[in-house]
Amino acid sequence: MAAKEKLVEAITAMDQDFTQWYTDVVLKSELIDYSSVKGCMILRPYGYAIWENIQKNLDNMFKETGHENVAMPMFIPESLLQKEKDHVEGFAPEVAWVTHGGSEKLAERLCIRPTSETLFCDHYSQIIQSWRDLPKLYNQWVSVVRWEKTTRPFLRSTEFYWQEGHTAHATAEEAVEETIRMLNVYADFYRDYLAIPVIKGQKTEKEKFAGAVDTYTVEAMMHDGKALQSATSHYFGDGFARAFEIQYSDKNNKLQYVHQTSWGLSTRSIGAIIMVHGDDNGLVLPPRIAPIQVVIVPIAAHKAGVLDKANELKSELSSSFRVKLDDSDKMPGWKFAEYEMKGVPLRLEIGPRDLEQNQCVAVRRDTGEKTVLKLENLEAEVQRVLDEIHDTLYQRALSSLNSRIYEASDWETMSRMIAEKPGFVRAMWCGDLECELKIKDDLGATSRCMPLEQNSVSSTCVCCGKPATKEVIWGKAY
RNA sequence: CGAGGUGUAGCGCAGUUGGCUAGCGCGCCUGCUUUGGGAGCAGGAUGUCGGGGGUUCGAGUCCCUUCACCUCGACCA
Repeated sequence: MAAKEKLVEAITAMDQDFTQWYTDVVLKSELIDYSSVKGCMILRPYGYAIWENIQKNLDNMFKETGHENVAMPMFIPESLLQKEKDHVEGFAPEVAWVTHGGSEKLAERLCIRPTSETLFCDHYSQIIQSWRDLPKLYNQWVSVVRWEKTTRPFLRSTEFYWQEGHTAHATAEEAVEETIRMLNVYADFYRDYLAIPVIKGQKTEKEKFAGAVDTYTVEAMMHDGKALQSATSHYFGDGFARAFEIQYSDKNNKLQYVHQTSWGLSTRSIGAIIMVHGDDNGLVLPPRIAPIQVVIVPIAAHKAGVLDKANELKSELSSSFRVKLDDSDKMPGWKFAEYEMKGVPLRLEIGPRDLEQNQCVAVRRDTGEKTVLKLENLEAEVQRVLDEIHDTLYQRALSSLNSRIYEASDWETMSRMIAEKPGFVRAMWCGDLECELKIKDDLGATSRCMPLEQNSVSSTCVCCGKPATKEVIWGKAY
């Protein structure tokens, strides 16, 4: 069929060119458009709706763990940014500066937040006096700006949306506990809402956040075997507290520094959804964050009763699900292809044949499986199928991840794995920066994380052969 | 920021050694018709040829300059 061939051309096949496939999907499914500002993207309604669903569900998890939302300014005075040495060194190269207000040159230039540690710290130094003021468990949903050299939709853009949690605690133990708690929240969120398995781990010294004592990460594997750092959680110790003089009087009336954390998840997670679940027909959205969970396509809508029934189904299902009825005059086949490209988890077809039998035809996006559902008890059936789709997506992603994690105990094996097999390699490391750099320079792989669940692949460093201290997951990353 | 590439209608492209009114497919609009996997017919609209400057009787085409985007590296969520 000629039209079918054209459709195949519309989205580049994954195997043929993965990055082009990604760009095609992102644009054609109308998630984003490029804007006239370099490196900035427009989140279109369909893309923003995904983000809204991510926000809503993740925000609930934050609230359940005792956090409150705030909104900090988007400007940071240069002097404030300068206060923590490592932090400013890490971010200074990629901040945008405001130098004028109207036509007046500012006495002190303001940077547009690349992240808000300094603002939270400054505020905390004002509002924290007593042990009774702790902990402070704040979060904000905002956009930040980082002047990146090259950009890609969702994965790296000049401005991006995220949430950043910033907490202050009385003790190091509490702060460490919070850091791990939020890491687990992210991992659970990825599993339960995005149907994406992640590996929890700690970043190496080289890869950790500017100003952090420890950085934890959840790493996901994309369809092409590359890693995506999917969210991070940082333990700051009292470094920022000392730089910003955030002190409180403890129960013994002694001045103490607070211990802090920060943690973030961005619109990059949408990139993960696309690259983990998508296929050659376009997006495949996990049901719990899909803007449209069920699309109803009437067949022969001009025939008596069809459209009425379709509307009836819509209003019945709308109380429990996000439903769209497409009663436009496009051909049914066009609609099938369109909603498949947009990743709608479940399609219900209702036509004259179904009316007679009091049924509808249900087609799953994840498997393409076509079944007939009776209209009585439809709501429960739809719920069951959506849950099944979620589980299928997760299991599929999990086996894809597991089947592409390899082990290497010597340099030669490691080189071959990285060069020939897209995916992650588990290998031991001595802890020296030199080895980490050599692996990056020679093999093109970076340390993704030191997994929390440590296994011993061998006793010696895969690079230098000296005694190993850590198991590291290596891979090429976005 | 290094190396390479591309800019012509909403999208994808053609446009010969400079030549007349800048074209094709898809999409879009109107009408009829059709509807269980991207329908058909008829009619119609749409361009500062990325921007600026230059050469020329004449520039989409040649020269200079600038901007944007893409791919691969270096850097990050």
